[in-house]
Amino acid sequence: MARLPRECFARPTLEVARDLLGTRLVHREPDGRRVAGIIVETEAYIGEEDQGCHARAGRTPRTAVMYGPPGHAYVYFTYGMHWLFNVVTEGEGFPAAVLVRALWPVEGLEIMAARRRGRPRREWTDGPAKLCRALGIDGRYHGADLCTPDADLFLESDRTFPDESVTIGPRVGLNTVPEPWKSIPWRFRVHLTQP
DNA sequence: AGCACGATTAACT
DNA sequence: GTTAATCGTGCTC
Repeated sequence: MARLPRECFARPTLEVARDLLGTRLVHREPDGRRVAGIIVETEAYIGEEDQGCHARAGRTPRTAVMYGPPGHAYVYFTYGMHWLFNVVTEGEGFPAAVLVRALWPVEGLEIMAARRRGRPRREWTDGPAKLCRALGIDGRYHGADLCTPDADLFLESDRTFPDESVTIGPRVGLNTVPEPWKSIPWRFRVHLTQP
């Protein structure tokens, strides 16, 4: 499968968020083994105006990566214990990203099982922090370029989901964010179960 | 320097 | 349904 080139991410963030459904997020472990899943849920975070986006505070050390070129990883730490993975979108200078919220596990199942020990397979990667744990994504990848041939974290084309299988709705977890940003339908989710 | 809180999760009642 | 865990970040003093 072909790695997604930078042009895929240098587009309007809502298009990227929709089109990432069905692509494969791959982490090549230090020992060369692959751990990967099919993306089935994403959210868009778009610009300083978006009061749900971290870039609402402007350019800070934390958000600088979102202002950089597309196709890089924006990985941040929250609640004192969780890492969340995003892909930077749009053009350099405009802060936006797509949060990957859920995957179907497809490669490296034993590695995921070990990292998510004691939990059923269904719960290995069904949340944005869970999938980072399962794939071994953490702050080391913050700012990493996902589009170079030697990248250890990258996306591959895999399958496409028809619009009928995609549910669009409000983003999750923005409890104190003002309207319209709290309810704006920038979440994309595949509602099929894994074949 | 201090503080409130978060793009969450797991373990409760 | 509720809540503790746990700390970096951004804002106020």
